[in-house]
Amino acid sequence: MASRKSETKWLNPREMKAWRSYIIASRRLLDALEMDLEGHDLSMADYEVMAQLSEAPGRRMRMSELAELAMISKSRLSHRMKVMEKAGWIKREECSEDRRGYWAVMTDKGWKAIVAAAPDHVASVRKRFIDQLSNKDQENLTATFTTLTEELRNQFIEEGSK
Amino acid sequence: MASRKSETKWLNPREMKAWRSYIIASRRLLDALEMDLEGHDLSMADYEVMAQLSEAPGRRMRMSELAELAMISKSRLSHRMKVMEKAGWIKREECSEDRRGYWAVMTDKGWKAIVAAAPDHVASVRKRFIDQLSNKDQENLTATFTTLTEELRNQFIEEGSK
DNA sequence: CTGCGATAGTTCAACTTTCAACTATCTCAA
DNA sequence: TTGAGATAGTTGAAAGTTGAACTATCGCAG
Repeated sequence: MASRKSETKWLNPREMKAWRSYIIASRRLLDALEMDLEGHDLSMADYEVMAQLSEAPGRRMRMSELAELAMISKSRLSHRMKVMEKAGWIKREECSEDRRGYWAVMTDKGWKAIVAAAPDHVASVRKRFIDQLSNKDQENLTATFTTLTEELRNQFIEEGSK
Repeated sequence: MASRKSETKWLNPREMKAWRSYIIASRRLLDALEMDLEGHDLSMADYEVMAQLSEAPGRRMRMSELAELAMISKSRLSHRMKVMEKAGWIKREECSEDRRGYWAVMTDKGWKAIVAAAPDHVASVRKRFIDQLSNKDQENLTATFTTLTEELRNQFIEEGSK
């Protein structure tokens, strides 16, 4: 990472406060959101998988695409899908266009589960996060974090090609 | 969570953008920071434990206090400490004032490990996060997330006493 | 004193995540 | 047309995390 020779540029107080406040609030926020979802037998990650799948045309999606959208590894998705399949929330169908692949298909039961969870999750996101921010806060935050996502993607691409 | 009777107040576009940009950037950011630490055989959680311990008087701290500062459960800390003890980074000492308790004590080897990791971690936090933000961004962010932490703590206390 | 509820910390079992290995299929250049 | 490398997805084992149960000690009300 840092060159062995260059002196470390430590964080100054303003930077340190920004970093610590962000990381601490985020840990607490994420913990709270996870807890709020427990009643629906969902983790945030599983919720994200289900939400993405529910919005796909025909409520079906290829495993790889789903993994990418939900930002989890294919292996992890595979394991979670096994659990969700056992719960009757999704099933897998062979893909005729590409016979290596499968469709993840949301069942009626899965649809009902996500439809039941969504209002509570949104209320939770509101209470824990959105309603604590002014409109201006929200706009600043969108600007900052949108830029950040782009920058991180650029860094990722750059580093991948080294 | 939400009352069954009240209509769900879905997120409007401004709110949705704020929430999604935050959650997506955060996932990417945290992933990047974890990857950057891999070379030092540390997760972010372990780094936090070591960093807190390194700053304690005598580089020693009671397990419970350490768990609280590092924001992990006592059970999890106990498991991680077993691993770090095996790595020779910490040792545990009985506590004479309170014989139920133990001191987590950082060894020389542990100190060397955290001193080696810290500059790289700071460089990583800079590159992935802090240096992407203007001074104004940093100040906004500190204000927003400091308030958020307080509010989440209040919610936690309130809900705990119900 | 005593004994009961709280606290410190560990442990076990269940569950989740990761990582590398593996099968099967696809793509496409020679 | 074939075969090498890429891609889709799963699997198994190892490592990490959780939550409840457990041991031991503490502190204090009666």
